[in-house]
Amino acid sequence: MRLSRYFLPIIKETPKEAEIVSHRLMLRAGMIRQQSAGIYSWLPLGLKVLRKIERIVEEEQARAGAVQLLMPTIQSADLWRESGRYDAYGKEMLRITDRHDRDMLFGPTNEEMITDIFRSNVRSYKDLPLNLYHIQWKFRDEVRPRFGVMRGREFLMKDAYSFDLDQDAAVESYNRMFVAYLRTYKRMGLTAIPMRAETGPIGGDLSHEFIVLADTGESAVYCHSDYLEKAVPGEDVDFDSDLSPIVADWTSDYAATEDVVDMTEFENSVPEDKRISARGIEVGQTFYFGTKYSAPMGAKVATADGTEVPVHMGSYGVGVSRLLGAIIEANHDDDGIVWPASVAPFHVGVVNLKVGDELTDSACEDLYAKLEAAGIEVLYDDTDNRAGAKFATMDLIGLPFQVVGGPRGLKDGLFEVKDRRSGEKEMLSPEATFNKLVSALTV
RNA sequence: CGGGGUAUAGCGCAGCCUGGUAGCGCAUCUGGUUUGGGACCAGAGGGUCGCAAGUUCGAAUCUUGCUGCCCCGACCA
Repeated sequence: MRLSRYFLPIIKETPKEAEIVSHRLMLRAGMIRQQSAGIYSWLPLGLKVLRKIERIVEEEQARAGAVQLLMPTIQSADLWRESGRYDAYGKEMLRITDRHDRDMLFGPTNEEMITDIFRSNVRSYKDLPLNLYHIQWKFRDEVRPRFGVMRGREFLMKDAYSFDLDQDAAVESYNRMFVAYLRTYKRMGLTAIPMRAETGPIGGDLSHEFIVLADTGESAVYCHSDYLEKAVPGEDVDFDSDLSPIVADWTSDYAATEDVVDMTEFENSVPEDKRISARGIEVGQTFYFGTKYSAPMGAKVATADGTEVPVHMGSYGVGVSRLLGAIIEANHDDDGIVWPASVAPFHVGVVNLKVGDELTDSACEDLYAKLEAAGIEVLYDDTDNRAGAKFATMDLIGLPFQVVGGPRGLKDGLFEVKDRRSGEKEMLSPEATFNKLVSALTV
C-alpha cells in the first residue's frame, strides 16, 4: 500500500479525552475515531488489525471444533421474555421499538437466539457435541463508557455456544474452548491468565476470566507468578483427546480477580515471593451454565433410550475489539505502538526519504514490489514529507520493521533496516534486506 | 445513576469576572528557502462562539432550560 493513496490521519498532539495509552495511541495512529460516547468508527489501519485478530480467533476456533455462523445484531424481545432476561437485564440493554410497535433490542449477547436456533434444528444426541460461534457487534449501554475501545458501548465480540448431552460432555467442550483461548491469546503476543471469576448475568457454575496483566487494567487481580512462564499448548494439541490435564495444569495455581479473591487462600497457597498482585484486563470469559437456558426455552434432545433431556450449554466470549486496546497496552513505548507481527496492520514500512530522486525512487519501488510479491504486507511511504515526520509516523504506527531508503545509504547501495521493538538498525543491501524480512516474517 | 468539570476554526486553547460584534498555537492552502528524527520566512482561507428562550440599544460574555462530551464513584466483557 502506498501511503500517498492510503487514509492515515495521524494526530501529532495528545488528544485530551484519552486517558490511557492505548486509547491515545489508537487515536493518534489514525486507527479509530469516536462517533459518540463509547461508539467508534474504525479507520483503515484499525480495521486491518481488527481483521487480523478475527482471523486468529477463527483459526483457533476451527482447530477446537467450533463452527462459525452469523446471528443478527437486532433481536426480538419475545426470545428474551422466554428466558426471563428481558426484565432481568436492566438498562444496559438497548431497547428499540419498530414501526409496528414491536419490542426489539440491540443484542448484548446471544444465548437466547442460539438456543432458539438449536431447539428448532437439533433433536438427537447423535448431533452432539456441537459448538456454534459468531463474531458480531454487540451493544451494551454502559453507564459510563471509557478507555476507548476497551470499554465501549458498541464492541465486537466472538461468542461461542456449546451443546452437550450431559455435564461430563459439557466440561469436555469447556476444556476445548479453554485450551483454544490459551492458544488464541498467545498468538497475539499476549500472556492471558485464566482466573476464577464471577458468572454475572449469564449465570453458571464453572467460569474463568482470561486476564492480561496491565497497569491500566480495570480490575485488581491476584495470582501465582508461575503463570507468566507456563507453556501454552502447541499447534499439535489434539482436541479430540482428553484435555483435562492441560486445564488442570493451568488452573492448579491460585489466580482470581478482586471480585472473588479470598486473600487468606491466596496467601496460604502462594509463597510470598511468587505472589503477583497487579491490575488486569479481561480479554475473554468462559462459562458452563448447564440447562439455565435450555430448560426454560425447551431446547431438548432425545437420548439413546428415547427420553428427552435439556442440553447442557456453555458460552465462551472473546472481546475482539477490546483486544486491540489490550495488545497496545502490553506492546508500546514512548514513541508509539510496537505491534506483534501476527496482528500488525502491515509487516514492513518502507520509507522513501527523497521522493523524486531517481536513485531512491527506483531502489524503494523495486524493494516494495518484491516484498509485496513475496506476500509481505508493506506500507510504502512515498509522500514528500520531511524525514523526521516520516520516522515519527512509522514509530507511532508500530510496524515490526522499517526500511529506510535515502540518498546517503543508497549511494553505497544500502538500506537501513530497523527493528521497531529492539530499535536495532543495520545497513543492508537490497538483497540482504529482502532476505532478512522474508525469513523474519514468513513461517 | 450520584458527584465534579467542560462546550469558542479540523485539533489544543485564550477571551467571559468588568457586555460593544472574536483571537493565539498547531494543522490546511499558495509562494520561496530548506531536506537522514515531527523545518523556516511571507501570505491566504476557515468560526450562525453546543442548542433554545430571556435581559439589554447591543450577548461568546449576564439569566434560565436543554443537549453533547470528559473525569471520580457505583456498575460492567
